[in-house]
Amino acid sequence: MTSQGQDRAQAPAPRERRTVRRRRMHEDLVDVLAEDIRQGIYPVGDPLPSERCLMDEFGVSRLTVREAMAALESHGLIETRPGTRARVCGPRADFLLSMLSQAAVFYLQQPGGLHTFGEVRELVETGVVRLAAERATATQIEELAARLQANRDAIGDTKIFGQTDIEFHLAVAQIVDNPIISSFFRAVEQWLQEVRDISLRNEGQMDIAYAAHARIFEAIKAGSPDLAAQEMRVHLHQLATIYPRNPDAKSPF
Amino acid sequence: MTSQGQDRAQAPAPRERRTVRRRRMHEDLVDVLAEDIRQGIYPVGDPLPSERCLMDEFGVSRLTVREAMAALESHGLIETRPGTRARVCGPRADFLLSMLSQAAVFYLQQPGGLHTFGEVRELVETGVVRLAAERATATQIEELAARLQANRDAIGDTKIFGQTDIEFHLAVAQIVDNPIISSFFRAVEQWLQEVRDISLRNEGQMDIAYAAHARIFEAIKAGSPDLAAQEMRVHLHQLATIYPRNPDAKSPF
DNA sequence: GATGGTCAGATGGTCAGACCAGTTACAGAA
DNA sequence: TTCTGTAACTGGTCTGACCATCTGACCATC
Repeated sequence: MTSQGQDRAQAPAPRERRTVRRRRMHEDLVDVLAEDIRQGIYPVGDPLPSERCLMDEFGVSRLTVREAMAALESHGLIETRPGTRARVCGPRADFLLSMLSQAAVFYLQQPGGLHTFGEVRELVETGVVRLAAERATATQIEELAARLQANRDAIGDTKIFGQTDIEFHLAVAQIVDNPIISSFFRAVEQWLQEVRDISLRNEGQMDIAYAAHARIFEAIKAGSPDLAAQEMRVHLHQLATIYPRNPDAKSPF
Repeated sequence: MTSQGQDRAQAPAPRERRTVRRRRMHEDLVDVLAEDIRQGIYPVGDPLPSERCLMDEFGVSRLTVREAMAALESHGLIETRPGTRARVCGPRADFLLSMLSQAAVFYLQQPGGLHTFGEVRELVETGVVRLAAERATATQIEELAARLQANRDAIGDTKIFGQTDIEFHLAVAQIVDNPIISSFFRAVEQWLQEVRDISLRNEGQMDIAYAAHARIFEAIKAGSPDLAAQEMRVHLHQLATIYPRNPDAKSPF
C-alpha cells in the first residue's frame, strides 16, 4: 500500500510539540562509544568491537547497535565497510567542510540571508587582506601577480573570468595560511561562483572587477593593510550594488 | 562475548583505504526523500509517508527505510517521534550551532589549533568591533557601559569576572546584529569560558583585561573603528602571551 | 623464501516477521 | 454537544536468518 500524495494539504506553521521526546535505546550506546573514542580507548584507525560483540556487551539487539553505529558515522567519528569492523576515523576536513557548507546554505536561505552572509564575507575578506598585506612574501606576491594577470587575460569570457576571479581571492586567502580560513573559502566557493556568473553579465563588470583586484594587489604589494582592506571593502560593496536584490539563494551543492 | 581490549595494539596512522565503498540501499532513499523535501513536495511541518508505506513504495525492508529516516534526522531535515509519522523540520539554528561547535572543536584539536583558531578569532573580533564602532546607537553604548561596569565589579572573583568578560564581548557582537556572527560567538562560548578560567588565574590579569575592555569601550563610544580594532588586537595578543603554550584543547561540550 | 590460490570464519548489509508503546481519529454513550 | 473508550496507525525494538565482503590461515608452486 503506497501513500503518495497523502497528507500533503497545505498546513499552517506547525505548532511546537509539547511532549518530551523519549530517549532512545541506541542514544545511550552512542554516548558511551563516543566517549570511548574521545578518551582514546579506541584511537584513530582502530577497529571498534563488532556489532555482535556490542549487542552482547550492552544487551541490546543488533539493530539497535547498528543504529548507534550509523549515528556515529553520521557524526563523522567512524566509518563502516562490509566485511570489516567499523573503524575510528579522525575528524576529517572534508566532513567538516560539508558541515560548514550546510551551515552557509542555511544562513543564505534565511530572510535577509544574502545581506547577513555578505556582511560576514566582508568581515572575513577584509580581515584576510589585512593579514595578507602584513605577511606576503616576495614569492607569494609573484604568485598573486600571476593570478591577477590570468584574471586580466580572461576579460571577455564570463566563465573563465569568474573562475580566475575566485582564484585570485583564494590566493589572497592562502597567504594567510590558516586552515579555518581556507575551509571557509572552499565552503562558499561554489556559491561564490554562481554569484559571479550572475554579476559578470553586467556590462563592463569584468573591467571593474579586474581594476579592483589590481588595486587590492597593489595595496598588498605595498604592505598596506588599511589600504588593502579599504579596497576590498569598496570592491565588495560595488558587487553588492549590482547583485540582484532578492535572487533565489542557490545551494552550493 | 565481549571484545573489550581486543585489537588495541598501537598501530601506525592508517593508510587510506583504496577499495571503493559500495553504495548502500538506504542512501538512494535518502537522496530521493531529501530532494522531495528540498523541492517542497513535503513542506516544513508536513508529515512524511509512514515507514510501512515507504517500504512498499520503494520495495525495501522497513529496516532500510528506518536507516534512511535516521540519516535524514541526523542531517536535521526531519524529526521522528513514536506513534506519529516523521515530520519535515526547517533547518534549525540549534542544529547549525552544534555543527559549528563541532567544526570549532575539530580545528582546535588539530596541531597548532590554538594558534589557528586564535587567528580567526582575532580576525572576527577585530572586524566586529569595527562594525560596532561604526554602528553603535546611544542605547547600545549604554548597554555596553553596563556590561563594562559589571566586569569591573567582578574584579577579584575569577568565575564571575570570566562570565562578565564573555558577556562584554557578546554585547559588542550583538551591536552588529548578524545571526552568523552571533552563532559563531555562541559556538565558541563555552570554550572561551574555559580559556578565561585558566588565563584569569594569572596575577593581576583581571585588572589588565578590564582596562583593555575599557579602552575598547571608549573607542566604540568615540566612533573610532580603527582604534577599536587596534585595542581589541592588543587585548587578544596579550591574552595569547599569557595563555599556556600547549594546553589540552578542551571540547566546548 | 616469495607468491598465488583456496577456503573457512568473521564481518557488515539487508530481509521478514513479530511485539510493544505512543498517538490519533472516530463512533457511541451520556 | 461533549466525553470516553477503542481501534487503527504509527514508530521503537527485538529475533532469527541469509547474502555479500573481507581477512587470515594454509597449502602448492617456483
